[in-house]
Amino acid sequence: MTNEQRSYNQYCPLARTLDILGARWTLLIVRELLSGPKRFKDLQEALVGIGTNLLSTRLKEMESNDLVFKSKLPPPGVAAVYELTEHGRKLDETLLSMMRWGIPLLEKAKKANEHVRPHWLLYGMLSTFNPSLAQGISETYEFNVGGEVFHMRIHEGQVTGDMSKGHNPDLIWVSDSEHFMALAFGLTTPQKAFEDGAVKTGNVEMIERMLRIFDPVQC
Amino acid sequence: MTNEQRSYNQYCPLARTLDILGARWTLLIVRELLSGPKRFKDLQEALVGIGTNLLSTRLKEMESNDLVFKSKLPPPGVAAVYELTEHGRKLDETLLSMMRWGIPLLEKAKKANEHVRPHWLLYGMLSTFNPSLAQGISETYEFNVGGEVFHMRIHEGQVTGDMSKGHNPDLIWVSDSEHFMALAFGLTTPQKAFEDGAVKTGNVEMIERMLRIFDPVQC
DNA sequence: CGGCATCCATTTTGATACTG
DNA sequence: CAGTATCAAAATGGATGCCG
Repeated sequence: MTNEQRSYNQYCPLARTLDILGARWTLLIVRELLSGPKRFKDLQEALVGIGTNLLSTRLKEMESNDLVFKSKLPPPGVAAVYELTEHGRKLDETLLSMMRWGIPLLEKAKKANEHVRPHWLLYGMLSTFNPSLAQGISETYEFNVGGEVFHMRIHEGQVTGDMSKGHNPDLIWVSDSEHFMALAFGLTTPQKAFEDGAVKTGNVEMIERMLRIFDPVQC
Repeated sequence: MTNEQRSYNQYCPLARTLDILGARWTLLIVRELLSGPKRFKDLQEALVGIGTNLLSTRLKEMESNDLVFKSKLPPPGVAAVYELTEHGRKLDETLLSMMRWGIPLLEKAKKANEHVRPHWLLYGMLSTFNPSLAQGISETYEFNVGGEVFHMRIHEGQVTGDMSKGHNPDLIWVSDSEHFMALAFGLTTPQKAFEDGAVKTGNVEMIERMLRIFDPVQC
């Protein structure tokens, strides 16, 4: 058959987790599926370099490990999609933790020829959410970065976010990835971003508050 | 030379993290070093199957990625040891999160010929710490499992733990791995464990409280 | 075209032998 | 003990072919 599933063979919660998640690409597939069901093609395009055969193999492994399942979207657009199971969705806490650790590695600079997708950055920002600074705030932010729409809603000290429009967002941000990163990493000021027209709805104070609640620079 | 460092080449906090941690064995090495500096031999013995060449390669990669550094223990016992850097120690949150996800995978049953080290289980337990149930409790538990000594100290809603004896522990538990797991997974009762003599210091109520604060069954 | 399966060159890993 | 050297086996990347 395909994979002999090389196991660490250790009775340890970490080792058992790595037996399932440790193979190359697996966690990046989970990352992609965190923002909703995706077609084979979508995954292939987001995961530059994976090769169709390996993607296919991984998805099957993940299916048999109860991380994803295959379903069909209802019309219009009847397409087979891959979706996270409930078990798989429970990995969000772990992935956010890994993202938080990885943010300083971005070093405020994108290497030449490195790939970027706006939702990677938006998830990174989400991972820096600071509940204690969000107490008493109830706001919705909508980001349109490089054409990808994402929103975050802060309510009762918690945040939720996904790739969709927000309901009556208090802040609407529109820019490309570069300008978004510049703001997130403090390379530009909210005032300048506002003057540049990146803010379609909302004001400078709102961006400043948002940046306090999500602060990658502190990571 | 040796390693061409296969990178995902993505400007994403998760991908950058996986570029550093994604290789086989790396996270298990971090796990071992979380409980203090270790010699090459100690690591090799804990990581059954790694092969000395690969362990050597990994440690060098981890050194150049600022995860570990090599140091010498002071006399007596002047030995070269590997130690986590501060950067490396920041991975504890992520590893605990992965352990928490992995606990249900243990399924209350150890497979035949699977390896176990008591500190793996103790870290697993540590990962299930529930701060809200620890409010107002100030206690120290000492575990001697299969000859390995570990302690956890609960204070001001937080827990700390490592592989050493506790200071004036309120509870002292002594058993082998099997009996410890049976307690942790609810396959035996605190009362029975007490009658079996696993509790050297402390009483049944203390075990019950401890099991509420650390509850793998809830994971 | 979406969703794979096959083939093959290149890397990575595992196992063992060997050295300071 | 602390590694290095060597080599076979497995996993991966990339191209290509197939089939509804």
